[in-house]
Amino acid sequence: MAFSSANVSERELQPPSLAISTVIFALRHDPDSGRPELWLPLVRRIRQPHRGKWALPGGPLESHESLQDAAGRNLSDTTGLVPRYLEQLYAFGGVDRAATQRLVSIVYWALVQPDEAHHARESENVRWFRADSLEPMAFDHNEIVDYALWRLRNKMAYGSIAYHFLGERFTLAQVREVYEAVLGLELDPANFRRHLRAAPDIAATEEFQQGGRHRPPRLYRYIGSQASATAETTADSPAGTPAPVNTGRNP
Amino acid sequence: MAFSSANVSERELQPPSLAISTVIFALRHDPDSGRPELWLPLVRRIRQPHRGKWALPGGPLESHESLQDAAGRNLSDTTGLVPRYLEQLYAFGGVDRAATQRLVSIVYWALVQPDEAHHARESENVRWFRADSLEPMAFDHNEIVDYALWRLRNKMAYGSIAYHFLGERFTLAQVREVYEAVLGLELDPANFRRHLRAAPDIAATEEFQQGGRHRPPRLYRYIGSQASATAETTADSPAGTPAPVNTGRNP
DNA sequence: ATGAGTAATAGTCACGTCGACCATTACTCA
DNA sequence: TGAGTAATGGTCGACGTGACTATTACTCAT
Repeated sequence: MAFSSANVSERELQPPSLAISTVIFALRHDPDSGRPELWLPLVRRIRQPHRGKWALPGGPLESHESLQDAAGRNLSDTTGLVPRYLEQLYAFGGVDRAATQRLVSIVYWALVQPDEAHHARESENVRWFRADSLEPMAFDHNEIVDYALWRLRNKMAYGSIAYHFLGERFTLAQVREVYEAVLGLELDPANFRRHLRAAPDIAATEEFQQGGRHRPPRLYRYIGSQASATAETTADSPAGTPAPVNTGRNP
Repeated sequence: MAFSSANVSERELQPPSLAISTVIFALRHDPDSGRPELWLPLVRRIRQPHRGKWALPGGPLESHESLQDAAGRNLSDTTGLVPRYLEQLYAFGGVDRAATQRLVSIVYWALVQPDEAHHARESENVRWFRADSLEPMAFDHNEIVDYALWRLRNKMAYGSIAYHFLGERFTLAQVREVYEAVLGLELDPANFRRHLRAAPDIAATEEFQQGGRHRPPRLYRYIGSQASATAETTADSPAGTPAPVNTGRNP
């Protein structure tokens, strides 16, 4: 094939290529049920290998930017959104990941706000998909998404990350719906409520959400893990640095 | 300086260099107290930059090996030991990590068996240090070790990893000493015992350790997380794959 | 206005986990 | 043979959590 620029022995001599990719999660509300579902944007490959297949947004590392900046850049390039949460996922470097070259991908994962904006951003080569039921993607990107999903669910279950899917003010029921959508289970409202009220990182406001056909729920807001350095117990980040957007990590 | 081969504009044009490094932990018994302490091996840099300083073992990625294989290789090259546990830590890629070039390091961390062998392996350019109280190292390696320590302690507290420091048979008190050494706290023997006996991944043997000046303790052995796929809850690895040496990871 | 419908909110109860703590056992050594 | 030591066994109370019931405060249809 014409695009194959390196044969095996040439490949031995070249240094591995380095790319940054990002798994971007957002919630979209199902128009029928109104329940949130997990979606992510993919880009269509316009060159070989895997031309025409869908792939994670990504690209090379520019010389002036940190790894995290590169991930944030290809996030906003493809979605037009600002990441609410961005964290390194894993470095994938199997010998045969890419047919034409030795390729090492450092993958980040992100949460973004659901927004109408990304509708506008969809195009011939950028499309959003439901996080479950993904068709076969380019390279090993299905495995990468699976791992990102695993990590998201893990962080969701043990860390305090769900709020990054939500806006400034939210009801406890909205938080519960996020958990239910991501973890795929049903939670008892009363118990979940008790759990959240014990959490140190959200605070009640004096506002209530009007408009429902029931008792109006109180609105809460997220207050980072301020106060005591509670060192997110199961987080995947260095000492007390939960590594939100452009913070800490990446020395 | 003579070694500085790239000026700023040249640097812009070159792709980032990729290196693999490994933080290797082992326990050594203090000759006085008999208690285990956490040690790690470093190598002395024999070229610029940071010539003469101590650094994590590492090197470039060979074209035929996976990331994990590369980490395992520079582990056995420097210590002569076989890793009991090996897992990716993080990819460090800050813009100014290395003075002479843009350098991205994918760092692994490992646990190895305490052994007399590593004494023999020490040399002018390889030496073991106590994991606390490390002198300033080359590059950002102090930060990397700090992060590795954080991760080790986290995994120790939530995962089942302590056994990889120990041999085939061990007493519950030895496990407790590992926890105490790594986490830096004291644990109640009776409660810790109850905790471990509930754990599914160790099994009692019919052997007892003789020689102490007290009731002989029963010996136990580690049985991977076999049986039901208990999916280590807080592990940092893909679905149900706790990623021991050369397993799973690295697609 | 009035009752049905709905979800938010409050509270109770049983159970399992965990830290603190005490008691007993089985070794060695002087 | 008794002292010393750590392994082992057990109890108690505080606390977190799932299951479950009750009450409150809205909207909407009649």
